[in-house]
Amino acid sequence: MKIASFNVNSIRARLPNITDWLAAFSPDVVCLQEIKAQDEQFPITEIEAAGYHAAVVGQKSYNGVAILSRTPITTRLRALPGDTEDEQARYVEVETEAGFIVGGLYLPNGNPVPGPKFDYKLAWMDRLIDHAQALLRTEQPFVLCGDYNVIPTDADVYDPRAMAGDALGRPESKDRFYRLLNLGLTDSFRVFDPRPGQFSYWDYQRGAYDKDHGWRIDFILASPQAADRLTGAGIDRSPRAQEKASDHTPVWAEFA
DNA sequence: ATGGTAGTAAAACTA
Repeated sequence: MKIASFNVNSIRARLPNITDWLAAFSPDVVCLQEIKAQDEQFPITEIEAAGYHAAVVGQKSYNGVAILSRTPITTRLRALPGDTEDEQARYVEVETEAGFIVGGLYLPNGNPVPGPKFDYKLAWMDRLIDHAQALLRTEQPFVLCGDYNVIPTDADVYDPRAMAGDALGRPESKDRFYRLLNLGLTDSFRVFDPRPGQFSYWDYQRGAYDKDHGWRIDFILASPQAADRLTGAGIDRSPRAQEKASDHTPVWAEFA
């Protein structure tokens, strides 16, 4: 089972790129972030024509997440538990017919630091840690996939010093990411690839992609029961080189 | 220190 995560930066502006990639890569499950569409604006006809079921949590203009699956899925959650006041569309969770739980997340960016957006990011990460603990107690295999908006280590960014004060590189953000891993979750990519400088995001500005000035901020974190079945993981750079590309490229992991 | 790009949606906000 191939599971992928792709921050598409608008599903409507990116639809040909996305359907081309679905046909070429053929993931079984894909978590999408920043679809930037309300539920009724989601191109469900085209996605179904591509062979996928969809669970969509949309929002006007910003954010928005979805999970696509080749086989039917049951929606478990349409928001991250822990704050009923939180209206931002950043979390969706489904279960496959095989009993595999997939959480798709778009973690808040958090800039500028300090400020209410950074506070929201840290509170959101605390909620994610709590929810991961709840999922671990189910003892079902699960993955938490998405755009984490955190640069975990200096190996995951072209210029660590430039990002040290940014919300993505701040110690408060990293600490919470490590706490998540230390619950027993596995960064799928790092099981197979120890090389520094492997990125999943390149800014649109300053020719960042051509200069390979990127960050690795998209992750597929696997629970112990899921990690036992890991057979591969990687970053598919090809969509980022296309015309009208997203600023992110898909990451993937394969489970037996 | 500034501004460089992209998307949404209609001027400013988010990233």
